[in-house]
Amino acid sequence: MEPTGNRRGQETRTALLGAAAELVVEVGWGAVSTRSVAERAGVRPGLVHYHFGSVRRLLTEASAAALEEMVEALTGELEASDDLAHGLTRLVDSIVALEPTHPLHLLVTETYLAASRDPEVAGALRGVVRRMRERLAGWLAERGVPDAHAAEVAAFVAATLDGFALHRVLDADVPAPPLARLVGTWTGTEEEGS
Amino acid sequence: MEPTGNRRGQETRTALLGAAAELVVEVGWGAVSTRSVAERAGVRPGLVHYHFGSVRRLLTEASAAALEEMVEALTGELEASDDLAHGLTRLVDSIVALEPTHPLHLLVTETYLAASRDPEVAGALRGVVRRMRERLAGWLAERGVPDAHAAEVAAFVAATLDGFALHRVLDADVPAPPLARLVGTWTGTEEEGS
DNA sequence: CCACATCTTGGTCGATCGCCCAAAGTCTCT
DNA sequence: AGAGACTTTGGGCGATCGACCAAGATGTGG
Repeated sequence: MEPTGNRRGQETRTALLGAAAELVVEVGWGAVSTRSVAERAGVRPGLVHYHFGSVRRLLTEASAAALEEMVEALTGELEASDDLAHGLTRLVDSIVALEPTHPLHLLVTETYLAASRDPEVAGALRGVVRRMRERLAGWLAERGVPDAHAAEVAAFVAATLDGFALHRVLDADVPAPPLARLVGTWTGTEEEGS
Repeated sequence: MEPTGNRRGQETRTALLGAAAELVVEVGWGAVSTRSVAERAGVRPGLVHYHFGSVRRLLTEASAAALEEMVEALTGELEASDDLAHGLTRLVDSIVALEPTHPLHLLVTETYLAASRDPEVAGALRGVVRRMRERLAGWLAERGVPDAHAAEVAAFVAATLDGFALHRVLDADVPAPPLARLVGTWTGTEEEGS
């Protein structure tokens, strides 16, 4: 972001950001400390406040970056599918597959909670989610979902995926939502009064 | 639970449990401290460790109790509805209405995350969720959902509600999922290969 | 009325917290 | 080589943390 000329500082920054994202998942947002994140990143504790000013700001920036990356991966996989049903199924599958090795949705949830208490986090997260929903809505619209419903369907899909991922934390046997069939509800019948 | 003869001790216990549940919502699981919860409950800090042994155990017990109460309220409201579509709609509405005054789903989410790190919490939460899903499945089965699908639908409804509540934290304008219409997907067509 | 279990008080322990800063180190220019 | 900007070091500040405990208060059954 800043016009710093030194390469070393940037490496430290990214190391701290990565360590912070890891620790939020492992111990929870409120339990990440200056010293623990510095140790994980392999740098001295003082650097946390030199580069980010406060732990809160480091966590905010780290979560936003990691989530942006995840959204990129998910929508990338989605856009590789032409068929609507096939794409949605692969989206659910990728969450199931992602979990054991890299429980990224814990980071999503932690960030949601932090956003409910910290307006700065909320602002950062809002942007990420909005972009995710817009890309999802665009993909849906190109594949047969009526424009009027695309945004609504996108919000539903995003929320369902998060809820599914959340419940899987507790119970790995939770049946996956048949997203493809459910989304068909919108494309087909439409018999609403309001 | 225990055969303690004194009434005073029980009052202290319940006061601490209530204060703990409040603070988990307000500041997050990891940020609830011995002294803050004691102050909120109007008792001395030492009592936390006398009655519960540790902060972790207090939070575990408090969350489980609060969640049990919430499940009771939700399923109670549900079982007051005979019609399937009407009941599901009221379920979604009750979440929307509940939120501004008493964001209980933040407690749900906090507990989910804590459960992913603490087996004791996981055990307590698992029981609550299981009971919720069983009652929901029973209600669905009595109202036309095929028995073979009732459990699957119940899991889907529970996960969708949590996901919806989670996204509402960030964006109050998230459109509500048309649960009644979606659940109709199961009762009606059935064209799956696996 | 007195023993007795239960509950409460008030304080202390070592550890850890976020944050800060002066001094030293490391670069990139001119 | 010397100046100046950037980065790192290592220590230290007061505050707060979870946990613990001896002594006092409270209420109950004999």
